[in-house]
Amino acid sequence: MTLARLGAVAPASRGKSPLSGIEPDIEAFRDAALRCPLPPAIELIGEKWSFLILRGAFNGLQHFEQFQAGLGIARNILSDRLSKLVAGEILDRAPDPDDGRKVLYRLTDKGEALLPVVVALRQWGEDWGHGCGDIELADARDGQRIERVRVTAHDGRPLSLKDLMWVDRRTGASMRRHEMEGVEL
Amino acid sequence: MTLARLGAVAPASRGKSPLSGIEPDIEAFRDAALRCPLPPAIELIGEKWSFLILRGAFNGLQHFEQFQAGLGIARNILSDRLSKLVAGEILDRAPDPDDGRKVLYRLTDKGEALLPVVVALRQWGEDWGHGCGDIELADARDGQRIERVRVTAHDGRPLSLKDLMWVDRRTGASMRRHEMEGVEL
DNA sequence: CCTTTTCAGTTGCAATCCGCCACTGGGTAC
DNA sequence: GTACCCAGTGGCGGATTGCAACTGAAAAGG
Repeated sequence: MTLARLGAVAPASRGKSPLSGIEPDIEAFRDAALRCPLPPAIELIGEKWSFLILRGAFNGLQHFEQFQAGLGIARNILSDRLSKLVAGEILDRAPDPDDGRKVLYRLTDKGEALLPVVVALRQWGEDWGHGCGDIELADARDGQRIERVRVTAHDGRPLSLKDLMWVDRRTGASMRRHEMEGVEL
Repeated sequence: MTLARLGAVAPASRGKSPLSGIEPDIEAFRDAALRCPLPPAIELIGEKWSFLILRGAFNGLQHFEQFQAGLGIARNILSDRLSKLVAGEILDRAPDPDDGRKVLYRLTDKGEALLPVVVALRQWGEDWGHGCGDIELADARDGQRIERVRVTAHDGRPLSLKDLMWVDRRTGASMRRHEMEGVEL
C-alpha cells in the first residue's frame, strides 16, 4: 500500500469525534498536516531492507553482490529496493568504469543528508542496550568520539519533547503538542 | 522474518570472496559488527506503521481509536504494532483512569529518546521537497525555529560522512569508511 | 578463441503478511 | 436496561516476501 492513503483518510476524520468543534487555526494546521514530510520519507526508507541497504551504503558498500552477501537479503528484493532508492534519488546507479560487469550504487547528496537520521538511530540503539557499544563513530580529524545527535534551540540549548511547539510560518499561529491530537505532521 | 538472520548470514560470508585476506583487526570489527545496534532498532521502529504510530505518539495521540482514525491503519495491524512497541518499551500501555473503556498509550523515556531520529527525518523530508514546509517545530520558550539536527564533533564542529571513522573502544584500533566494505555496524 | 567464472539481475513458486470487514466483550451514557 | 463507545480479535482474499534456479552480458584464464 502507499501512504497516499493518509491524505484520503485524514479529511474523512475531520468532521468526526473528539476533533470537531475545532478553531479555524487548527484547520489550517490540519491542512498543512496532510502534506507532512514524514510519510513520503518513510515510504522511501521506512522499510526494513531499504534502511539496511542505506546503512550498508554509509558503510561503503557499493555493488549488488556486496549488499546481497553483506545483508543476507534475497536478490529480487534487493533489486527492487535498490531501484526504489535510485528512483527516490537516495542512491545513484552507474556502471563501474573499471569493470563492465559491475554496477556502482553510491549515495547521492540527498542520501548523504540522511546521516543524522542514521547516526541518531544508532546512538539510540546503543543507549538502550541493543548491540554492543564497543565500536563507535569518531571524528576522522582527531579520533575523538562524536557528539550526541540532539534537537536544539537556535542558541544550542538541548530541547526535549515538552519544549517543542508548532508554528505556521505564514500566519505566525502556534500550537502546542497537546492541542495537536489527531493532527499529523 | 527477523533480523536475527543477519547474525547467521554474516559469518557465512566471512571466508568468502572480496572479504578474505583481511587483517586481524578487521576481524575484531566484524565481530563487533554482528552486534550492531541498528538491526534491533530497525526491527522495532523500522516498519512503516510502527514509525507512523511513533510520530502519532509524538504528536499527542494516546488512544487506540485516535491512532486508527488518525493514521487510517487497519485495526488488527494497529493492535499488533502497538503490542510490539509496548513489548519494545517504546510505548507504555495503561487503562485510562478517567474512562475504563479507554487505554492510554504513552511514550516511555526510551520512546521519547527517539525524538532526534524523528526530527532529523522530518527535516530531511522538508529539505528535499517532500511535504509542505509551512508548519515548523519551534522552541516553546521563545517561539523561535529549532536548530537543525546535525552530527557534530566533540567541539561542536559539524561533521559529514567523509569526516567520520570507526574506533574500537577497547583496543583503540580505528578504521576508515572505505575499509569497512562488507562490515556492518 | 573458447571455456569458465563473475556480476547483476529476472522468473516462478510457496509461505507469509497486510488490509478490509464483521464481530466480540467489557464499560459508559442516558 | 438499552443503546453506544472503546479496544481489540478472527476470517478471508490479495499483495509482498523469501528462496532457488535461471539468464545474459562481461571479464578472466588458458
